[in-house]
Amino acid sequence: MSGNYLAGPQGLLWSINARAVLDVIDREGPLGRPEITRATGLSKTTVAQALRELVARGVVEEAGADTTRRGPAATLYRIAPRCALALGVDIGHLRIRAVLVDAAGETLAQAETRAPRRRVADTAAAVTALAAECAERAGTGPGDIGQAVVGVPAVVARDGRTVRRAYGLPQGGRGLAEVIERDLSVPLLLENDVNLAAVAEQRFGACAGVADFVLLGVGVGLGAGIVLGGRLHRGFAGGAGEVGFLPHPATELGTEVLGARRIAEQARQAGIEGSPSPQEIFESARGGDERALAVVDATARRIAHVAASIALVIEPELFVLGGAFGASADLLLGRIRRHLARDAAPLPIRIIASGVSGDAVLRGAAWLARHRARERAFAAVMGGRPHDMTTGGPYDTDLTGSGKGDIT
Amino acid sequence: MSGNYLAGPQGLLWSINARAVLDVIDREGPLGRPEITRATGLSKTTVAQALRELVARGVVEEAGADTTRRGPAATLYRIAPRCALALGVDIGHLRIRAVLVDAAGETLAQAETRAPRRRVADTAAAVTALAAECAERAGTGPGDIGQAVVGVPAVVARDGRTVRRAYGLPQGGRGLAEVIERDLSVPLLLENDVNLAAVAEQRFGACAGVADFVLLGVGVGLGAGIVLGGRLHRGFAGGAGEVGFLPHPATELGTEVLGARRIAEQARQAGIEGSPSPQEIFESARGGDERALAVVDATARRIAHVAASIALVIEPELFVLGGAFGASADLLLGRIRRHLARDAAPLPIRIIASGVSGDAVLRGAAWLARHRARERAFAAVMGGRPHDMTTGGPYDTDLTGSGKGDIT
DNA sequence: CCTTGAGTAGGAAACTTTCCGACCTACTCG
DNA sequence: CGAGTAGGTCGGAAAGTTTCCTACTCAAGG
Repeated sequence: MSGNYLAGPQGLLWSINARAVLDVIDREGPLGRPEITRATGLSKTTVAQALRELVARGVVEEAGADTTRRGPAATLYRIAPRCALALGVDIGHLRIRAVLVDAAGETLAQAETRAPRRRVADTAAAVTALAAECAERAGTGPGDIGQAVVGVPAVVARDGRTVRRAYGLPQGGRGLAEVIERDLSVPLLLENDVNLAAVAEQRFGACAGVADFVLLGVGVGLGAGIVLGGRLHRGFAGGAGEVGFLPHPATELGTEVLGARRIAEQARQAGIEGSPSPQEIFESARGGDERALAVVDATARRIAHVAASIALVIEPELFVLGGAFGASADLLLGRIRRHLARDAAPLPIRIIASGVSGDAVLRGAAWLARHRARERAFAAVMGGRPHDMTTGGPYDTDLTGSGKGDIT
Repeated sequence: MSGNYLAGPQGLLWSINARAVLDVIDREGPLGRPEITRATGLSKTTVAQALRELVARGVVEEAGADTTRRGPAATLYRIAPRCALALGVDIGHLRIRAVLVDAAGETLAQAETRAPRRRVADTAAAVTALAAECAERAGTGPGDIGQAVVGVPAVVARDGRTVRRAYGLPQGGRGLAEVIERDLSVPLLLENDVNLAAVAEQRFGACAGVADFVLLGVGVGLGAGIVLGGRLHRGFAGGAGEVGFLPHPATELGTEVLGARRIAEQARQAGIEGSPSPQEIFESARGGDERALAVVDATARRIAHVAASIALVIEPELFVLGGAFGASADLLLGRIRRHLARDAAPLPIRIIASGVSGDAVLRGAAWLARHRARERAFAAVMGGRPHDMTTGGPYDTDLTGSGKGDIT
């Protein structure tokens, strides 16, 4: 029933302990040997041995000396930044952004361009061009990138390649992954943009220690990035979080509850003329325009409705308002909370504003790419030994796997 | 970020390997040494040593000989059935059932009684009496029970003790866990009944290999048992799956979509007189009664509506129809599927009938109790060595823990 | 019917890997 | 100059593996 045996020869111990050393360094930045010894509980000798090996294999390097204490200076160790380069890409409706980061998370280069409208091949070409540009600026070749993660406004299957319901991609994004990977020859993963925003929220934003939360991303449509037990929940075919189609009393079945289009419609109904953009409507509302405020309130109401529905299904600890409208959290949050309180939801619902600055999708993509690139590099190092721990265990990074956990 | 270091001395290897041996025996029934050797990849010597220790510690025992092959008979090993006794209890609206199982899952004794209506103390007393009765019939004392799991028709917090919104328990079930545990002095866990039905479905029913599924339990109310990644998803405060309150066009906010009460109401509206029970209505429908069929269809429609909403949030692989109405799957399933098809849900939704025979809640409770009792027994055996793997890793059985997985 | 050989189970001894504790040296700040 | 710290080395302990050996059973052949 339980899955992985994880039995092995003594060499397994080396894997385990080296991995522990690696993790401590990874988590707590440059560290001296005595601290690593304390943190891992291993003996000085073992830590020294492990570090020697890890340095020899290129995933750890010395990083100066710690002279704060008296006595001889302790040499510090850190993850070698260049052991894993990662590319994050955000394919939005208007523009495509890319960022190249190293294993430490430092930004090495950024680039952006307008999003092509016609052909998938153009989109793919734009991505590879951005990757090449970033790589050149960082002084490496595109082939040195260990992992690329591309955020797309679409439902992505768990294989990270197949794309469905792509509203904002030419030709529905068919074959996008294949074309990019052929030209770039870098391990590639597509991922839903809202999911990546949720990752960013978890890593850089307001949900650092929260195991279960939902990011509500409002933009052209409404989507939810769902994190359960600290992991993204993608659903059987990647369709989890497509909450834009949740039934709403005032909406026909099969149409979206919320999104740029619906807001425009509501603006028309409210008597606003000139079909302004959502951003403009929110601007007017901030200025005190009654009709714009009515639209804002209707929007808040629908968000509250969706949040309540989600809460009844999975009861997350927290909702976060992100996406294009996340910037309007000042207008929306209070109203959403009022609607939630008024409708007397059976559960208390906490909702806050996004804590991520900048392009959340891009940052999430970069984080995920870095994580995978690094995991790959670490696994390669561990793989030199007979057994390793890279699958099934707590270090499992298989995003596409069946996820057949066994424990209830 | 990553949590558990899992570094350790050589003794750790013993834990790992012994655990691997234990798992193989656990999963594949009585096994000879050569097969264990093959399955774990360990050497003959190590397996022999581990088995010697495990037998000495009482969690494994010899189970005859395998004479199928030629040569000397291989002694078979199995988990010692008596190393962990577990009690499953189902507190229903009408009756309380209990079953005592051993570590192998064999039923040792069963008992049941009427559910008290007035005081929680009576309910608790009934449970302890059933436990004592089972223990006596099995020839042990109640104190030998390693774990008890009690299914209740209520929202249970993740600590397995605090009860909220208990429709079917006296005094809202307050203090139930404390009173039972005081009288019984056995580790106790309360659990939502629908969740336990989902566990049963996963272990004995139609969802054996399915990582993500939702059990729809229709009874007095409507609840969902949600299994994601093979694990029960309980929600932040145990309130996940309270889908009975999902908004429905034809229902006021804050009232339940479905349940015995609503069916009665619909029966009234359909012109059925004499306020028959749901069971009776379904019986009439099977007989061809038009008005009863209308009620059935309305029920199916609402179930379809709820399933569609859930699917948009978490997109499970499969829905299973269980609970009191699971028996009426023959009437409901086709109609539910028709409604789903008609409303053109954005996602394909698979829904099937429960595959569990007997009392699913009771069986789920027994399974979970057995799992935890056994895990506890195993952990105790492993604990004799300096390090063990019982927390954080793939063997984590902490149902109440924070679940702060790190990998996205 | 007996003999013999091949395949299997179980065990013991020698070797290898790995980790730990203890001891030692060198360095630096007070 | 001394106490406290960093880093290295050596021997011992623990665990697993390989190799060799014995004993047992089935099946084929004389």
